[in-house]
Amino acid sequence: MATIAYQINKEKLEKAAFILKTVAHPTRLAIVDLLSQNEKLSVNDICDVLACEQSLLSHHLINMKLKGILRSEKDGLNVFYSLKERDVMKLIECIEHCDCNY
Amino acid sequence: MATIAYQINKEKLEKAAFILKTVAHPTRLAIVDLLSQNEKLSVNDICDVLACEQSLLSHHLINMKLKGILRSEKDGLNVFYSLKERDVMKLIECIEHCDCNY
DNA sequence: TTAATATATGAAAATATATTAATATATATT
DNA sequence: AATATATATTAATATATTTTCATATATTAA
Repeated sequence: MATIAYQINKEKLEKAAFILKTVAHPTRLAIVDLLSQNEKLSVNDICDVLACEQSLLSHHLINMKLKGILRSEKDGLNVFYSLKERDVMKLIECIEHCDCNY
Repeated sequence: MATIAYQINKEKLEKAAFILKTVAHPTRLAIVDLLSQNEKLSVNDICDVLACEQSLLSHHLINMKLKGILRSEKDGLNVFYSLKERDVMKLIECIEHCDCNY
């Protein structure tokens, strides 16, 4: 067997998989997309636009915040979420240009 | 409430989430990485390098093939897998440049 | 201070994904 | 033909993620 070039950084891959997993969900991806088009949005705004149940949306938002993709700031009754990592959008662009056959 | 710019293409997002989910796994990401560095590799090669159990690896490979990310060709006893979508690498690069805080 | 609104929390239930193990298949070698 | 090797398949099990629901908390308004 030929020697295989092997420069895999295990830690990096695990980190990458972790982030990918976080955004690999239609609703969460939609949130990222929405927030890439709008500087910041309240939970309610997003709820309306995505027609997603409030509590479920909250779970998603908090999950993404926990993983460093979103940030939030409270303003009165509302909590506004925004993209912490605008780079995440690049992922979606990549994906859009990559057409797999299925 | 202000009107929210909303140009989300639901189908596109679902497709993107689908692909993301497929690569959002340390082993599968390692496979993509390995194959981005080596034109093609047999199941055994990958097995050795990643120290992944044969059957499990097979599951992963077939899964990724099914989803259009890999292709395979048989040569004698071996089956060689290669990246069908070299663009998938861009995902990993994106991720590497995006440093979230966790 | 009561009521209304926005958001979060926690636990249970539903669903999906990953892993293992045993075995099958196909090809090559003796 | 028998054996060895590489890969795939299947079903069972383990584990993780998503969704739902009921309820809590915090803030504002009446």
